[in-house]
Amino acid sequence: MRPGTPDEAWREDCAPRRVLELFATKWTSMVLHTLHARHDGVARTGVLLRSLPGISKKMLTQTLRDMEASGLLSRHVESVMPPMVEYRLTPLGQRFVEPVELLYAWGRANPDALDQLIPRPRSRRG
Amino acid sequence: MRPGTPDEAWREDCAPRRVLELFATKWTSMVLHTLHARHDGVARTGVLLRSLPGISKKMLTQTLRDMEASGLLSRHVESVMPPMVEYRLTPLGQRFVEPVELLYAWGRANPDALDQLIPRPRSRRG
DNA sequence: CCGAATCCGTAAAGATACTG
DNA sequence: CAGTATCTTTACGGATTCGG
Repeated sequence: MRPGTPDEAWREDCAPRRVLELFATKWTSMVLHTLHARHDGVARTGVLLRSLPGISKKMLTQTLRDMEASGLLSRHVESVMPPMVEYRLTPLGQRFVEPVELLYAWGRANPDALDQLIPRPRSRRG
Repeated sequence: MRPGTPDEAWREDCAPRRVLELFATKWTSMVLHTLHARHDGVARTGVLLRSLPGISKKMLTQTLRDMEASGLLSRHVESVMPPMVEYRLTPLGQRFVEPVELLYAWGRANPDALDQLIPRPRSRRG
């Protein structure tokens, strides 16, 4: 392809770009990994909360609701006291665990590359 | 590990989580891929702009400056008229192309999974 | 005590117009 | 051609309140 010609590979609706959208939401991939690797695809809210240091209850709820709306997991409520809510990977969610694990494994295998990265300064001009 | 025990795998400073931070910045991975796959690691601003449909000049500049500060690419200015600025992958940047290509390939191989995803409604409450 | 909703603030993302 | 200034929108996060 000649220089200056638009790059067809990153069209707005192309598959690779839609994958990246999943990772653009901060907690989604970590929820997928946690459900997959630690709890046979099932966990309740409190377990997820403790498995994701730094997340707030509010962000966890919001992330889970968005993932439910996307079809990545299902939500099961037991009307008991105290309340109990379970989240479960759907078959679709189980498929998306694969790219998450690819990144996870790469990070584990390349800590030195990450150590070379200079943390970007916070609060860049908008 | 017993249920409810904090998940050590997602500590805030762990390697996999630092990888995710790269992908959490929307355009970074696409810039890495474009430089790598289409231009032998070198491209000027206008080429990148046309290769990433949907990006604005402001976001491109901001992304490139952040990546430069992180050590992923270098910036070369020719003081001529009209201006000419080239961006080049550093050895560190070339390493991070690898996980980008992993996701890229997965997306190409799994368009059906992406088609099953229900797009999250825009404008979710914070 | 558990899970979630609401109100609030900050910051990153995005669109557009303008400058050298 | 490359970059900046300004403004709007959206994502993120804390604190508080609600409901069982």
